[in-house]
Amino acid sequence: MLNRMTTDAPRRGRPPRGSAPGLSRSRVLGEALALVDEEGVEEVSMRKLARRLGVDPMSLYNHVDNKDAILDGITELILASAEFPASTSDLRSDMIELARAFRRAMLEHPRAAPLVLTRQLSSSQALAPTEIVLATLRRAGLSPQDAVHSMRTVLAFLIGTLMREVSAGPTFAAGDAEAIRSRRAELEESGLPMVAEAAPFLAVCDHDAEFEFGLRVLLEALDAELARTEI
Amino acid sequence: MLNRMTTDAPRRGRPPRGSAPGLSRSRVLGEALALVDEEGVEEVSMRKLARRLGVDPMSLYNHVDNKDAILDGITELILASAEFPASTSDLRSDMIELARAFRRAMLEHPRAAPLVLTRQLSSSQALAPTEIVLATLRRAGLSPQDAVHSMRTVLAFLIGTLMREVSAGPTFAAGDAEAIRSRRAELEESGLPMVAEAAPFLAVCDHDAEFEFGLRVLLEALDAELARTEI
DNA sequence: ACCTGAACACCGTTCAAGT
DNA sequence: ACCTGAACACCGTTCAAGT
Repeated sequence: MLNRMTTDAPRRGRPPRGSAPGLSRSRVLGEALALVDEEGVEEVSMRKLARRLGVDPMSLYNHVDNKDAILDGITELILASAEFPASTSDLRSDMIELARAFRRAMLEHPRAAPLVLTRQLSSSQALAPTEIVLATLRRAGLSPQDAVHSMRTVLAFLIGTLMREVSAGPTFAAGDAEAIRSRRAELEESGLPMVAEAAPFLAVCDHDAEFEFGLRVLLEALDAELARTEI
Repeated sequence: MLNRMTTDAPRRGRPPRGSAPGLSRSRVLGEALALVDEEGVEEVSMRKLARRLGVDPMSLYNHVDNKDAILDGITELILASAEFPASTSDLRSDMIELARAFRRAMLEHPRAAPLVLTRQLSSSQALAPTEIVLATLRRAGLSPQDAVHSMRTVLAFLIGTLMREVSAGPTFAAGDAEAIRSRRAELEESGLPMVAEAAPFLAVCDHDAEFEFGLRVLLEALDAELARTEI
């Protein structure tokens, strides 16, 4: 940052140094995602982002509409990074793999994941995963209506589970024994008998196990429900 | 707002007029919730809130630690407003009623609900609903561990469903036929065959039905799962 | 076409000064 | 004990001016 040129005084026109030769929408979004990964969503500002790119804050507006469009762009970037498997002949295992792929994509960007889980986009980028899921469900014989219904139920579970997982932060972290101990003590002294009794289980959360358990139970239930209404 | 006194000039010391005779934590939080209800979470600022209370912005800091504590306070206010039914002898219908009560509380403050669904508080205020749910599950014979597990699975579904419901905004609104028509057209022209085919169902969302369907399916599945592992 | 800087109307919060 | 205002270090965004 020091001694970048012979002078420190900023100039007008084209930037004098190599840090930002060609700004572009994709460079802006990529740097924005990196910023979210490092510092969290609430730390994103146009000015800070511009600083990282070595550019005037206002230059960003040549490539994105506004800050909100940047957050939408991050969402699309993450959705596009998910690698969804093609459908096979087994619906249940297909759905499990689709859900795992979605979860994997979120966990690669835990601080950005709330954006994806919170914003509902209707761009074609954001519809691509929907297309894949619907294709899998339709191929297994579900009607379009049942497919939409099933997708929504599973997605609600995924969103709820992942919101807990990515915003839990240090609490519930697997290794942090000290945090678990103090949380457990806090729950035990809450004065609430059921909470105190269940404190050992409330103080920890095995996210992998919760995810796999809930997903399995839910998919079995949907199977049963669909079998019932098909008769 | 005009002509509040003989002079417009603000003074020091105790406020000269009746608008804010005694500020208090509960008055601050109540007004904050009203502000969120009217304008949304992102419109909350200490300055705007103070203006509504007829008070200097800095006065708020005598009653709350900071802005984040206000948002936490709103969450506790809403959680405390939920009226959870006592448990009966039927676990399934108890859980359904608990879930409905939670949903009702969220839907009374749709713009504030994301705060409740997003922040995980460990204050005793926030633990009260947990105590009630655990008591219901324990009374039905579940072990503390199974109770925590079941509560988490149901809560994940509730959070996901309600996040969709409260942040869906005008899209998916029951009455707005024009919005539905244009959304459907958009989906049909997306170029994605499954999305286009399912457009009539993707363009609408009966939140009541989705909620009841998912909840029923999930609780049945949990019942079956618990019956299985108990053998 | 793209980048820039001043300017506008905001923020949250600290701190010393009032009553 | 509580309220106040100036001040600090920030925001997002518009707009005219540069190259």
